[in-house]
Amino acid sequence: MPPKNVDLRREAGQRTRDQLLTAALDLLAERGPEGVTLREITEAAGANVAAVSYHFGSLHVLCETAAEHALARYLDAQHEAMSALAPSSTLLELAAAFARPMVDALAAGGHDLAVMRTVARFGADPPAGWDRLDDKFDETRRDALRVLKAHLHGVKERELVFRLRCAAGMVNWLALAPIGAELAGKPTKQIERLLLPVLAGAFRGDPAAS
Amino acid sequence: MPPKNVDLRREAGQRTRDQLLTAALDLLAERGPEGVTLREITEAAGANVAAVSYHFGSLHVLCETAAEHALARYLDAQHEAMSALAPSSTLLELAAAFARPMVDALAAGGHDLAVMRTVARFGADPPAGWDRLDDKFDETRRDALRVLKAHLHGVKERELVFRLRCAAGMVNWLALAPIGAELAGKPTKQIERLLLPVLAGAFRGDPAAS
DNA sequence: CAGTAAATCAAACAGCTGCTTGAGTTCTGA
DNA sequence: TCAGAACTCAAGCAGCTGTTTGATTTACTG
Repeated sequence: MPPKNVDLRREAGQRTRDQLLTAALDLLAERGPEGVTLREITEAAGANVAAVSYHFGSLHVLCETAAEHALARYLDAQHEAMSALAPSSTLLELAAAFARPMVDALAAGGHDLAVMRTVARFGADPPAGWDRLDDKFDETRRDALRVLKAHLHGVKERELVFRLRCAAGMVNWLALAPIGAELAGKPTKQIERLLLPVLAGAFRGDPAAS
Repeated sequence: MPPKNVDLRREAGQRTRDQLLTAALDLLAERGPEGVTLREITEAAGANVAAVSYHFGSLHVLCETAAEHALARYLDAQHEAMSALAPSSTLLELAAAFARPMVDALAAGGHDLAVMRTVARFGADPPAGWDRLDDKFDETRRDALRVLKAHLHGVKERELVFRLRCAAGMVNWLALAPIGAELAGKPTKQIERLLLPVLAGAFRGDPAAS
């Protein structure tokens, strides 16, 4: 018999940890960061209340970890869409890649969109100690700046970065506000036809301005 | 002696009511909707805890009323700025008027900006029964549409409305996210030089799109 | 077969939550 | 002058909050 290289106890612990994380993310998506309770999470995860303290230290840490994972997945999806861009790509193509994860979530609606709400909330004011995500932010920013610079020679990099963050705000807003709820479930093409021109226009800026 | 046309008791009641409202708005701005407590508000307002139930029925109603007042003030300021627009106004002028209240709050920073955070939060998902504000939303929308239609003949009204709401999202995002905090306290002109081209570009959309 | 570490569990903890109660004060109006 | 309305107040309510404790079960190891 081959030697068992797994410890069933640790394996079980990892499973409850994962179940707690997904339960926490689900409830965060439903009720928002301040509306989740320890007992709701543990009940949904089929775990004991003490499991949270045991595995994460506190409810606060559990929620932040769950949100951080979701935000990381979001940034990864965005980076994957944008890494296919070339400097010769149009601003409309840049907008499409930039908004891809949110557009997909809008088209899917339901739970995916609810998770995006959590991502947007925590993206609005990221807790201290999420430096691990800084690299991911930098990645998408580099990809985007390469395209922007190719189209907007006269604009300072500082302004281009600002436009990117405005675009991120606009996209995130769709996850938070009623306007996004109205789009939920619509076909991807329809959402893109509405959203991408606005996004690309924001990137381009106004020609009348200096 | 002339007849007293004021009831000192009702006058005192009105004063506590106002103090509760301002205290509630202050704490909402500081801690967010879920972070305020009955006792904090009453202590800040110099009132008894029972005063909230007596005057408003519940803490929930008090907070919603306070936020509604703040949002109403915001919409009034925006409408005032936009009512001066003519159909011949440029998209950049439209952007300036549209963003005026938020730009002012950003330039002022501190408490004014914190209040804007509350306005943005409640604007993201307005509680049921804020129909009183629908008129104010319609006002600014009409003003904006008049200018937009003059510049963008080929674009359907449905899309123009969408762009307006995207612009609102972008502006509100500045009150919520770190990007806004970075702008806080900067001179108005500098904030406008960054923001208005993006806003106007979003209004105009991308020429390559349809 | 011990010995031990990991994980789970029920129960209880102190603290805070929003809200109510009933008595008390202040002022009005006839 | 006095009945009653408008308001304030201290005290207390039941309920929920996150967290801890000590015992118990589970599974690996020498």
